[in-house]
Amino acid sequence: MPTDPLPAYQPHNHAHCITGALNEARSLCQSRGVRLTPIREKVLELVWQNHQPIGAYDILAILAKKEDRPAQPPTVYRALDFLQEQGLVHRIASINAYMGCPHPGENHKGCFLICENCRTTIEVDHSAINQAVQSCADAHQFTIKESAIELTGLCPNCKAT
Amino acid sequence: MPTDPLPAYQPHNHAHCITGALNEARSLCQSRGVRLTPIREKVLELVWQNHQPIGAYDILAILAKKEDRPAQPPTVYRALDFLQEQGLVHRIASINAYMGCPHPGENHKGCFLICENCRTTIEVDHSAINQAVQSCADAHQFTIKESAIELTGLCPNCKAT
DNA sequence: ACACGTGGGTTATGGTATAACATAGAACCT
DNA sequence: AGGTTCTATGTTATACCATAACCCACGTGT
Repeated sequence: MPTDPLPAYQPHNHAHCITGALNEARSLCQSRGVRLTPIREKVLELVWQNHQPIGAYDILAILAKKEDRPAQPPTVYRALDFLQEQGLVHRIASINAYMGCPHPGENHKGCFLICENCRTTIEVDHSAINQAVQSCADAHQFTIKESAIELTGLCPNCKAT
Repeated sequence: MPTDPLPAYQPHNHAHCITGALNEARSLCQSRGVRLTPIREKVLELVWQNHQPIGAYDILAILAKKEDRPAQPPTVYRALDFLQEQGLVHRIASINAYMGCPHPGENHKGCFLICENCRTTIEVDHSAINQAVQSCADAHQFTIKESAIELTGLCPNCKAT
């Protein structure tokens, strides 16, 4: 029983994704008493500019174009660190890139489906995977603290062509 | 029902792991008609020197000590690429390191349990995870080509202390 | 005003991986 | 043996990813 395609795989008004993510981030940070500074917000916006993970140096290049005084790597990494701590952004280790999280707040272990052709990446939260992973860890008396589940392949659109 | 601890978590005669892995690699390469050259074999041996993933530049440093003409990065990366193609070695993306594969030949999707304290890492092949992951991909009409499932946390030994 | 904590600027460096071209050596054919 | 081809490795340079260390600016509470 296939689910309906996620928005990321379909044409959609992406401005809604961006503004939604930013609004959610603002209210989340406010409720937690942490500061979503202009730089952090700008980086979050860039991470959300599409549904493909973006590299730290890509963010840096975009910031450099807009500012007269170009930002340096630590600025971007600090913003990304903050956003990750708040669960607003995930790092995709297998491609050294960063993605906006569609459900921040929920403490979830994301699973990523990364299209190797168009790089469109979706985050799915599949409880069956989490359960299987947990029982596997249990069987080896292993305590999971962080999980990276990153599946690379072809998305429906790129398969079709 | 916890399984027995894997050898990697217990004291064991590790020389057996190394020679076993090397012998298996030799016969596998022979049967496939590919060449396990001295460099490739040496790199494989270094990857197997313990049950912790090793970085490419660590391999390089060890090679540099033994040879009068120190090897360069491409030499190591080419050997690692070959070993990965043959399924003899896995790359652990989340820590940029490489691990010997205990069951080469079987076309498996490994799942890694990485201890953040002692770095001991085991590869488990848990069919429930693979099934859950596959059904998740199916639900989104996604075709998996590569999977990286890397769980970081504490191994039984490091939890105990 | 002062101390303190946080965020960001700045410079430098460490760590990971590959491009591009040159050379050497195995394998195969005649 | 000599020639051809393909693969493996040597070599140089560079690209790409991430963080250390130090300093300063600003907001907050006293």
